[in-house]
Amino acid sequence: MLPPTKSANKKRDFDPRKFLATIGEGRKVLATPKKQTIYTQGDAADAVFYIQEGKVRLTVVSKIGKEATLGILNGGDFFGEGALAGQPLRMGSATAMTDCELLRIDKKAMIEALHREHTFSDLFVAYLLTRNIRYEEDLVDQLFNSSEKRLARLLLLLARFGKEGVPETVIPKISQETLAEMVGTTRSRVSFFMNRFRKLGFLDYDGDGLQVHSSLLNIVLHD
Amino acid sequence: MLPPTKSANKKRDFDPRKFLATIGEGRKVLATPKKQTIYTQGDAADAVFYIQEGKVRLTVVSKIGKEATLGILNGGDFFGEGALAGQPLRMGSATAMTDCELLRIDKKAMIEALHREHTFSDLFVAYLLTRNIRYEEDLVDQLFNSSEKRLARLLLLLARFGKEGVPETVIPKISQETLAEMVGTTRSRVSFFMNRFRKLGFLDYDGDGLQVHSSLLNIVLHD
DNA sequence: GCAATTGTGTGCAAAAGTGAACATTCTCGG
DNA sequence: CCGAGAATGTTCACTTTTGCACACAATTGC
Repeated sequence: MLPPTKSANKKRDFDPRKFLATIGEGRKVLATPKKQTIYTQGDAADAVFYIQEGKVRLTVVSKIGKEATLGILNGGDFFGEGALAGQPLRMGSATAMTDCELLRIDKKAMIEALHREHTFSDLFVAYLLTRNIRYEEDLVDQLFNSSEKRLARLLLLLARFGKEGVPETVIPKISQETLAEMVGTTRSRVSFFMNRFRKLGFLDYDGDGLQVHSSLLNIVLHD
Repeated sequence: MLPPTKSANKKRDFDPRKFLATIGEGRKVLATPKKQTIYTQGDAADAVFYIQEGKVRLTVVSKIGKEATLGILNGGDFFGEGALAGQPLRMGSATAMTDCELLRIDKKAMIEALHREHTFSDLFVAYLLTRNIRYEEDLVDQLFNSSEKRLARLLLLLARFGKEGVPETVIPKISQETLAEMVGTTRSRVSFFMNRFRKLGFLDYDGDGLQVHSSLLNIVLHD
């Protein structure tokens, strides 16, 4: 359900990448090619990951085989933090959406790093807080809004609205199937709404580019 | 949507209560009577709260006036942490469900405390991680399950299942209205399902006590 | 280039969920 | 002990959402 997060480290001068590079033990850089699975639901959870480069998708599969996308993460984000909370197993799967450069940090090493470096700890806490807020918003979205509004909101978030006030092009390729998984509805429904939005002039798309107009906000804000 | 969390500080010997008492500046103990509002959606967010005693309910109201309950927190839990992430305003409201003893910690004081005391910082990080996991689970629940299953899951969580393996009595009083707000459905629907569960022998209730039986798991796990 | 995937646009019947109304039944303060 | 207000049980017409099916693109990988 989470849209791509803004590329983290905004104003902070501290570079987690540089710091993390100094962790000796239990740190490993992974060059993960597009589409490769990083971990799968049910795997043992003994490490945290940090995205240096690329996009990662987090998904969960239900008992009856339905799949949901919980989020799309970008460079600067962490994932797999459940391990730190003592979760023995991965509750979902992580897949590289693009070629990625990941940092795999053993649970133990991560805890030590958090202790050793205040600035790093601050960054991680800030990340957790942001994530919390995002999950909370997504939950509220699910509780209140219809699938149409949820889709509209997702599209706006994907377009990173408010970036420069300019209507931006959404991630070049994102299938309706994935959108459906993120919004929590069916693909046919997504197709239906996308056409409606297009007809109403809230967005344009043909082939691969997808332009979201600010007028789409009307859908989300209406009422 | 969050059910009451288990009374935090499980094995850790560190007592946040004792530590927090040593914060001089920006710390205030509040004796909040039942039903009193702690903060309201839209208020300025400049402090974090720690529950020393009592239960607190977090809610959000949508534009069209619908209300949702995001969680019920217990002693040992924090709330209002959004302030630390730079949220200028409260995104929801917090109300005392019982007489409470709260610790109000100014944003600045909290940050200092996190820096000063590793053990405290660990505790807070652990709390955030737990919360994250809970939100994630709730989100998945919303994405996958029908309102019937969501209600069943909520009831089991409220009954703190797995505590001693013993079917336990749920919070003496919790209105169907609140349950509906937590599950994200209507009261009539909750009433309907509650009766169904009762008829199927998955729970008993009359007056105020509500006994949840482990057999209710069949509803959640089915399929 | 062609076959095999993967994505899209639609229509439709069945299922789930909503909102509001109204009858009970609790409960608690006076 | 009693009545007002709150909480609960039930029904019902209406909307939304699902789950499929099927017809076509568009892409991808040999």
